[in-house]
Amino acid sequence: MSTDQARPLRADAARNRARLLDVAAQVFADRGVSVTTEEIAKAAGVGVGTLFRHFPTKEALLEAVLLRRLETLSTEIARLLAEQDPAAAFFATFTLVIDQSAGKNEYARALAAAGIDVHQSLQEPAQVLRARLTEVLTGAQQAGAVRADLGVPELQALLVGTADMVERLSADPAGRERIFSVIFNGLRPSR
Amino acid sequence: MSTDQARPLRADAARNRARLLDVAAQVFADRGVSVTTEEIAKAAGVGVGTLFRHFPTKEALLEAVLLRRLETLSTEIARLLAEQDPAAAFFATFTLVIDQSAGKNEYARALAAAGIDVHQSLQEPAQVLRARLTEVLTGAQQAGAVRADLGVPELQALLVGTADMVERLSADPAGRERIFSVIFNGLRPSR
Amino acid sequence: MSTDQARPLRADAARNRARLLDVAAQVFADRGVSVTTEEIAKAAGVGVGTLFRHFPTKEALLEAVLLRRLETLSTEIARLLAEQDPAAAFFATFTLVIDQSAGKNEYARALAAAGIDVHQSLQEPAQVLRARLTEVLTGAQQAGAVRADLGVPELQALLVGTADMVERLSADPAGRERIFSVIFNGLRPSR
Amino acid sequence: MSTDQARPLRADAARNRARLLDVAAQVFADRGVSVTTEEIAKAAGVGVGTLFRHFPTKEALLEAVLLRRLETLSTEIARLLAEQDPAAAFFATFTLVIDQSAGKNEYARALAAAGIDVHQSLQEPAQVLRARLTEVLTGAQQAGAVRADLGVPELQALLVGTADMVERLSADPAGRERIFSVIFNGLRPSR
DNA sequence: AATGAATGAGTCTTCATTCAT
DNA sequence: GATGAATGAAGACTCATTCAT
Repeated sequence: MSTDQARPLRADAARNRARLLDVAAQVFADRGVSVTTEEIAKAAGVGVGTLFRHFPTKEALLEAVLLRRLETLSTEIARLLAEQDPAAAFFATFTLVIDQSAGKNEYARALAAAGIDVHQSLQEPAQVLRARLTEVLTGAQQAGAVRADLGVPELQALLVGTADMVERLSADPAGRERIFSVIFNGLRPSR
Repeated sequence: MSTDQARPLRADAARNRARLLDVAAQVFADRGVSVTTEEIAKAAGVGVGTLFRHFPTKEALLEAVLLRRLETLSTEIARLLAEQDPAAAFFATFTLVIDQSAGKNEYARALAAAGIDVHQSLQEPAQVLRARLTEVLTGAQQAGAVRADLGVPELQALLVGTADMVERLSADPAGRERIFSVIFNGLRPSR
Repeated sequence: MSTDQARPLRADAARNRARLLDVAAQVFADRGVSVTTEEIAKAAGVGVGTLFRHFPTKEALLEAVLLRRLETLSTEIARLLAEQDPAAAFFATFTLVIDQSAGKNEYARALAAAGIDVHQSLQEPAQVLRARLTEVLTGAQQAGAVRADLGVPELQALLVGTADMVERLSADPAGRERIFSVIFNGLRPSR
Repeated sequence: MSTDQARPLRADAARNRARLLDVAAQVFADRGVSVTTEEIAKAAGVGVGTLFRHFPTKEALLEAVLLRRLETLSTEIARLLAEQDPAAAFFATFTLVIDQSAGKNEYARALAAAGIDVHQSLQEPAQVLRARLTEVLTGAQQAGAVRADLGVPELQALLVGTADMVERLSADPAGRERIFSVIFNGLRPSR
């Protein structure tokens, strides 16, 4: 339903594909999207040929990585919504997104930027993520926990921007808390 | 003093250098640091050879662009400090940095990130900028306009992150205002 | 005698080998020798592994295809010789070779070129084909139906070249006839 | 007019371009279109970069080679038409095309095949060549030197096919003459 | 035996940098 | 000093061949 394997891959092939996805996510995050396919393959312990067998182009690999991330986020946000009251879910979402983006500075924003110019294959999962964010946001606003004038686009911008801030202060845990404090404070209704 | 030309350039050479800097700033901003040197040279109306005569490597050109930006920021912040009261200067600085970064998303953050891992040649101007930011920040804090628990690193992170947020909402001017509102609100002392 | 199978293949293996040979002949003909082994295998409904089990290299497969073609030609020419008078057999051979090459432009000539630089394994069947061609040619010459100054090498060149001509006019059946007419006319003794 | 240099290349660049064209023509002819760009560049005594500066893709290089050949043929045929009577011009054209194709077996036919599926950029020169061939053919037919039932497509096929035949007999000069004799004989009006 | 996933050398092409004009 | 042609290392991608399942 969410993951779409045309024909069930052989066990080893599936393992390689998953491994490539994991490794690529990490490597893209650590060193930027300009890492060579060769390096990704080596990091995954396979030859380039294998990488290209699973993902026809480098871009397709990047998309697959982003796709998985969007799906993960959607799922986890849904869980937060189910488990907590609206206000708590909102702030938990914030924390979740920011913390998951930590150390992934390169594409964190590409990801969260689910609002803009996403590639074809990401349209739908991006749409799903936006739907989740709409739920969290309006829930928190109705609960009076968040300013009523904000929309989902602003929320997305805030998430990505805050992730960026926190990323820059990664050396200082206390700084991270102060950033959260500023943002959360600013999000509260004016009075 | 700050720019270190061994011997004064011939008039035309100086003009070429300045033009390259301007054009490179624009082109890097518009299309990312991956534009080719050939394209930058063409946009500046010179041959690649000329580009490399003035800047020994592509990276040196990028640094020169960043350097100039850091210097400009420092100068303008100093002016704001001279012209306005501390609190006003603080918020004006915020607006200034964010607006100048608009449309420059690619290296905006690289720039403002004057705090971290800046290349050799940028150490000193980054230091100068930090000094200016220290002035604005402490001034505003002493005036009671900004939370006292923030330091310059947090300010830098906030500036860059906010620029990022605004950049993402570039299509929606009202969204920009709402972001500013959230951030400025969050920056105010707790009570 | 001519095909050298160490031990008799299992029924299914033999079927696969035959199928690969047929399909490869078709595919090489239609799309050139640069088709990938993967595509040939797929067209034959087997995995690449099977292809390589039967033919150790791609080149070996191509050779096997050519080999079979040489053998077929030899056999059919022998039949023509047995069934018709020398002159008729000669022109029938011409038509046969040309028509069998139709649509096989890619390797038609490689095949018919049994005279030149044929790979090791094709030496003997090429020799056999030449022997057949010698029979048809000398028979027709003795019958006074064909110029006496031509040798087998010229005949081979004429066959391949004419096949090429006809191939180029494949869209126009009448053109094909005119080419045959020119060549047959030219082959007749001077007076 | 026929060669289209946008801006006049520097002397050395023009020399390299010409050299690449010459060398590529030779190398493609000798070893097929599958020779690597690296080898062509090396044979021309330049780096690959230079090859790609002059010809944006390998295919563009091949096209340029073919283009030049088509143009040369057209020019030379025009000259033959101007210098000789129709019948002589016809047979001289035949000899010219065949001899120029000698040793160029790989693309000789691609060239002469100016009739079929030629790439965009070759459309017009191919059209020009066809016009020349039309002149030679109809001239010779009106002079009663060549069968009246042949059209330009057949002539093209005959040229390419004959070049092919001669190519195959390259080791035997007398064989070449015999082929010419057969073809020329066959081309004459029936009585 | 058959399968198809894995491999990696080899191919085309790009682009920062050098150098002859 | 300026120019842009030349260079070649490096990168994305292909495909014959091998090998685990």
